Amino acid sequence: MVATNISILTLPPLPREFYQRDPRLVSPNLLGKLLVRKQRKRVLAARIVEVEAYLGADDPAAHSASGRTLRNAVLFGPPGHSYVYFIYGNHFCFNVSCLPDGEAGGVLFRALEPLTGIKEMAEARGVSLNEGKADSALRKLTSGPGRLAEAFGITRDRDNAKDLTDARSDLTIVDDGFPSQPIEITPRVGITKALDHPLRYIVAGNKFVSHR
DNA sequence: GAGGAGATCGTCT
DNA sequence: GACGATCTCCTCT
Repeated sequence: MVATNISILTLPPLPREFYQRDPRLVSPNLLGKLLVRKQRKRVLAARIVEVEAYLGADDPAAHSASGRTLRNAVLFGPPGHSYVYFIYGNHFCFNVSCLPDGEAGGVLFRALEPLTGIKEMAEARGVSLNEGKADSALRKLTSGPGRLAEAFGITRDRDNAKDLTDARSDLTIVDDGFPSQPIEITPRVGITKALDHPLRYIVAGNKFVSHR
């Protein structure tokens, strides 16, 4: 059921065409896929269980709503690239750009289910897995946008504008053939505008989904 | 278990 | 100069 490190490395990244669509179509299709980080010694991999769609000029909650700036340029660029930004003075958030070159849109990764490289993720997060409550310690690794970025070592300097469809990239998204699960759609989290838009997509009942 | 406040800084006005 | 697609810690119940 869980793919080994070696087989994960043989899986091709999702192609650019996958991302060259409306974020509302990309989002549910990303659920169940794997985020893969190739490190020197180890491979980090986790299943995507929660994402949010952010649209272009029509979406007041999106960074791209007020037009193209230096920061959000990736959202306006070709699809399949990582958009990483720094928020609240503490955290990085990880997105992937969608829609054809010139149109703004993206998907925010909100929660993952850790599969391999769990020890490395725990170290990166400063979380001890040897506590009695192994279940809740595991949840602390990647259940939240800032958390998963820290677990995967994702930073703006290192990863912004990276091509996730390039097999040579150290950060990719792959399909390991995991069967699709029931999906729930809810309003987005942590925003103050466009609260009525149901654009948050989660794997129903998955315990790694961030709460609120 | 729930709720509130502080931390902390890049980006845009 | 204000604010934000968050997290953690602390307090109260």
